[in-house]
Amino acid sequence: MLRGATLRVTRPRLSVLSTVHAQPHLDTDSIIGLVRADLGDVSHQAVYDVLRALTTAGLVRRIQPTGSPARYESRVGDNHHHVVCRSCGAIADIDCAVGEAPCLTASDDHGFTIDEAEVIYWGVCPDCSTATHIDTAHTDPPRKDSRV
Amino acid sequence: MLRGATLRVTRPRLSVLSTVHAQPHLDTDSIIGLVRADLGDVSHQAVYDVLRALTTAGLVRRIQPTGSPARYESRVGDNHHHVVCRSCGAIADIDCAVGEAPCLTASDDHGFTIDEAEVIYWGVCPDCSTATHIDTAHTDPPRKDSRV
DNA sequence: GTACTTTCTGGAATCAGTCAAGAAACGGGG
DNA sequence: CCCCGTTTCTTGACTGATTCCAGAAAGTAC
Repeated sequence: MLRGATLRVTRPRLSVLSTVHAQPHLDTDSIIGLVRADLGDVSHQAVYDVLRALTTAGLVRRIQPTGSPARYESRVGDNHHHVVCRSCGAIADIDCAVGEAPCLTASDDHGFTIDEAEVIYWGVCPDCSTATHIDTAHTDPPRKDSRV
Repeated sequence: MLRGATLRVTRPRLSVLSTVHAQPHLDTDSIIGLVRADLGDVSHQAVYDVLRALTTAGLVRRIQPTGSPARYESRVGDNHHHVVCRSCGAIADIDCAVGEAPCLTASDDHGFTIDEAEVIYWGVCPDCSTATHIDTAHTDPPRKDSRV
């Protein structure tokens, strides 16, 4: 898989790749933690480098909802989007109803050559929704501190 | 306008508000610069505070494409989205073709209560498109360093 | 196995934004 | 028009996420 992308096969890369495959939507810190649990000492720099290399090679996808650190997932190539919980930051995948390339038909593209439409749905996940059932409205949403 | 939102009228607020109205999609740094040019010394902290206050009050909207610092615009209330140039970071407004609430019909919402769909189109702006006309394909896109 | 290149280590540095304490400014009541 | 209480601004330190750098180590091709 790495070789297919003309990338050298190293322990950190293998570990990061399998971590991202095992759990989608992990943030960088969590990935560093899991990789270290797997391999022992690995510099954070190495993980950042690996994630960038994998992202560039198209083996993983990087997502970064506003107010959240970068997250990575292994579902690539298909056109799917994400729902983000305003309360706890949980992320889930969404296949857009519109089909292959949703919303790519902008009404007026201002001359831009558009190649991708990125959609982020904002809402509240089932867990948080039931947790704050008594007072659904006035809990000022953290929007940060996300940690899946 | 500020009074309407139960906000005290101060010089920094007036300046920030008119700056954001004058030029949409400015990043925080640029706003600080323009406000200082207008008023003299103003602390960056004040601008951050003002921007947050205005955002919370719904007088301005905050947008933050991946890899770019926060930007602000005065078009609020309507449902519009943005195109971002991969090359120079320029941003333009887009009224989604689907109508009022585009793409809000996710195929499977995983139990989330969705209240907003945020769409960001990625592409290349007319300027960059003509500038790199000779070699349209292999200019590795900076994706950062955006500065409108 | 050896040489060359890419990648990883360790540490410092940057960038965007937040926190905290005290000073200054706003605006309602006298 | 001035005073007072609250909100907002100033100053300056600080955090979190990410990047930059130089040298050491590990992959790969021959």
